[in-house]
Amino acid sequence: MLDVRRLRLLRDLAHLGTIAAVAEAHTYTPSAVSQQLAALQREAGVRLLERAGRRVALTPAGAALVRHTEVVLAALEAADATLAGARAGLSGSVRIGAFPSAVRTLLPPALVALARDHPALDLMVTELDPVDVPAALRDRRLDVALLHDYDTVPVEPDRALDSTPLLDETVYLAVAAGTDPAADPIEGARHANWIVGSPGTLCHAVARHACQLAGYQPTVRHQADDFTAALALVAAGQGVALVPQLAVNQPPPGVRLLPLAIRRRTRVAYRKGAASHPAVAACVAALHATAAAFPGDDPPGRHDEPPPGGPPSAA
Amino acid sequence: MLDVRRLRLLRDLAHLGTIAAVAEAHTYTPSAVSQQLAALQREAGVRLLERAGRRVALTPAGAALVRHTEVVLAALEAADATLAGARAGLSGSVRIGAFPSAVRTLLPPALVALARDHPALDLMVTELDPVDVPAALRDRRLDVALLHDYDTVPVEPDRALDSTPLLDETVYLAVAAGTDPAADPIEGARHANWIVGSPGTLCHAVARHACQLAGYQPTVRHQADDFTAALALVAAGQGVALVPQLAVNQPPPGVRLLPLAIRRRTRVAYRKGAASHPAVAACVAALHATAAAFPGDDPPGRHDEPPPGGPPSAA
DNA sequence: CAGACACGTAAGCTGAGCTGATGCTTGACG
DNA sequence: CGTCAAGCATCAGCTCAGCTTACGTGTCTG
Repeated sequence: MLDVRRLRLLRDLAHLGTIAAVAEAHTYTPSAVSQQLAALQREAGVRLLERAGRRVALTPAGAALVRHTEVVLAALEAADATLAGARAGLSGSVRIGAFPSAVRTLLPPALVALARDHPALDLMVTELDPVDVPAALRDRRLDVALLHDYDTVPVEPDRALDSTPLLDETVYLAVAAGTDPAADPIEGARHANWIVGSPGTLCHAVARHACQLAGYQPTVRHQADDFTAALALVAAGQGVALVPQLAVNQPPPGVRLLPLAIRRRTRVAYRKGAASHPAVAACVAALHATAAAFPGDDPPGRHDEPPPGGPPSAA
Repeated sequence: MLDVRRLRLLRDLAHLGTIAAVAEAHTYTPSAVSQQLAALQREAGVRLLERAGRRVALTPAGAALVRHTEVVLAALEAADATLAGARAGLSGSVRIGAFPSAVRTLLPPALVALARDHPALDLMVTELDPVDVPAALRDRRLDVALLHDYDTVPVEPDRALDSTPLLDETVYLAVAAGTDPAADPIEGARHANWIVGSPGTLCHAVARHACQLAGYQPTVRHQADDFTAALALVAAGQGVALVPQLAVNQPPPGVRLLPLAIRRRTRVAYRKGAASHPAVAACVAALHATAAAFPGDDPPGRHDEPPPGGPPSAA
């Protein structure tokens, strides 16, 4: 019978790419990971890895094994969830990850509701960029996390994760008040200075991608990860910025918001199998309840998946 | 993350009933199993077992955990199967279990075909009664096994196993040549001496059950597990016996066979997830091929499940 | 009401699996 | 083309999880 701990290392290797990274994620030394993977390979009787330059790559057999591993891990997660359900009362800790603007807006009401309904729950919030969410969930540094799904920058679904939709918002181009609106605002901003997120964040990627679709490279003048800061810069005539609806409840004076075709969909993600974990389910439900009260015009027509309970789709 | 080795112990406890039996199945001491289950319970945070007299019983939470465990184990078995598929050529050992009459009739041609087509395969045959098959498969003492499914004595499907149908035979009541056939042969044998299998075997249970349905307890005169022996006794006027079609290709003189409504369905069983194991699949295919050539009038109308490939049903 | 059966606990020992040190190969850079 | 760092593999050594053995406790049986 294959050892699940070793399979987990192989699975993480598939995602992280190097043994060193896997070791770091598990707080092991690379040596330990190397030994365990060698042992796994020995008992598998098939080559699972092969050196590719100075790193290692999975063989087809290794990749196939990883796919099976995802199933095993999801089943174990589900087992854990029913155990948590059997434990009297909702307790334990839930680590929630979210992007900055959600931490400011969406999360506080949800946390208040959760703390009221389940006092034994230890809620821990971590602010992080959506691009880091999948790895954080997989490595069990988080249990629940919010991420985005821009239609312009599609994220491929992660086999280890599930998610349910939360919000569907309009994205605006924030320009200085005096600006004339163009037919296509993005096209109109071809020669403008841009205020974007720092490189490596999703915001940064979305802005660049939107301009790329319009056929140009944006002139980046400022970098601001905080939308309030970005809007202040826009109001100061420093340039234009992409802002989602959630960030602009009350736009500062001196800013004009031009609605774009881009939509930002926010989802709650968790490890596959964890949907039935009562604490995770409570968090997801609380987030849904909070999101319903938010301005995000989440159109009923698209709501094919019922917020809680229904079968979640891959994140 | 729950430890699969411990989950396996819990799963086996659910089937075997006592820690001592689980220990024996794993060639551990009972103490070791007790300690591991205690550890599992500790990390689960829920009572999984409770003393029931001098044994232990699963709590509802424990039973739920066992159900999840079956999924995990099936996924691991499937992983194993794909690895076996990735290993060049068909090799390794397959332990096949079968009831005595199949070992005499059905198995030899299948073994010859398998040895011819896959010389690297180590085939090991074990003769055992169908009642012992599920436990033997679960405990990995066997990989593939034949079992029966009399409609009069229904076996509840085993969550850990899958199976596909092989043969569907008529069961006969063997009586001495001079006997007058009654409308209902079983009813007619109310006052006859019976020749049945030894207690604890499926044959024994089927005979008793058939008589019970007719409203009487059979007078057991002889016990013979071998059908040839039983038929010899019948020919010698020592009593009546139930024999399946497979056992009576050429009935000895002095025996009359009265067809009954009882049917004996033979199935090939294996651990869930092992269906895709190439060696297991080869065995199952070979058995199907052999069975097709046998007199078992397996009616096409009932054959809703295609022999190989189709989704197997629980054993 | 002894005796056997079954589980739990305590103590002690062994090996799986970790760390840390070392060496090899690969790719980047001047 | 030489140098350096990144990354993996291997070896030796140590530690602790988890096994066995021994014994105690509760419970069904003849």
